[in-house]
Amino acid sequence: MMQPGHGIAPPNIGQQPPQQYQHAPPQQPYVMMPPQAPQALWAQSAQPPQQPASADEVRTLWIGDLQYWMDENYLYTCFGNTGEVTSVKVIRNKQTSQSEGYGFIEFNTRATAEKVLQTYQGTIMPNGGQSYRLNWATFSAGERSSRQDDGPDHTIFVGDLAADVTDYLLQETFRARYNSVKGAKVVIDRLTGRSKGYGFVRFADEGEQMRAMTEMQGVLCSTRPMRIGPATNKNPAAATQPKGCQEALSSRSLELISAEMITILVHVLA
DNA sequence: AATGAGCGA
Repeated sequence: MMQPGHGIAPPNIGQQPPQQYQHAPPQQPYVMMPPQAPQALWAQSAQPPQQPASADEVRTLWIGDLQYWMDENYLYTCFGNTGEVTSVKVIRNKQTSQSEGYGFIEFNTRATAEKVLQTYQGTIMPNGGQSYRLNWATFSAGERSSRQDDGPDHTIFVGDLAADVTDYLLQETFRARYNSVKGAKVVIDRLTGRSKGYGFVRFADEGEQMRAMTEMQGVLCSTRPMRIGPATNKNPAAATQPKGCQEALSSRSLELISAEMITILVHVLA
């Protein structure tokens, strides 16, 4: 396991108050270039110098859970010390120019991107109080939130999380007992960058999911006992929900409506 | 306290 601190380490910039960002006028999305590679130099070369490898080689990382004030400048502050950032971009709403809370960081080489992914993942963002949420950019709207396509996810809800619980800790807490754990996510408040105190754990195996629902109830994670619940599934395709539920609800509603209609009819006809 | 703002001209 690679530790931050050697190799490419996340910078530890001072406690810069985010206030300076909050009143910044809305601006068009832009791509910030590192000073090492000014636009003027690029314009002179016949070929774009930043395409040394095959075009299909992914050298871009996706970053999520960004707070509203975290702009391109901020991202460059975070990753510029690698000296290998070719562009950073925060995705914004077309009308309001407000950040959508995610962005992209492109690097010189895939190797650099990979190293950054390994060293930064889970470490604390400058000023943020939250950990980086990084992943490979996919370039396709398709398989987005599925890191592994080996079948459906079986997800549980985990509440009562202490403020310091990270994705990694949550994941490892469950992986210690269940080897089909695919991942864990602590939900972050975008306004504060802090944990909302709950999260989700995904299992590949449905049996382990069900076991965890009872076995992990009240088990300590960091400093607090966890509270496990069923997750309302985000993507219905992988849902494990019993099919009878919806139909039962529907027919029950129909019954109620029918009964009410009869009452109304009785009154109308009376 | 309480069920995920997730892939770009």
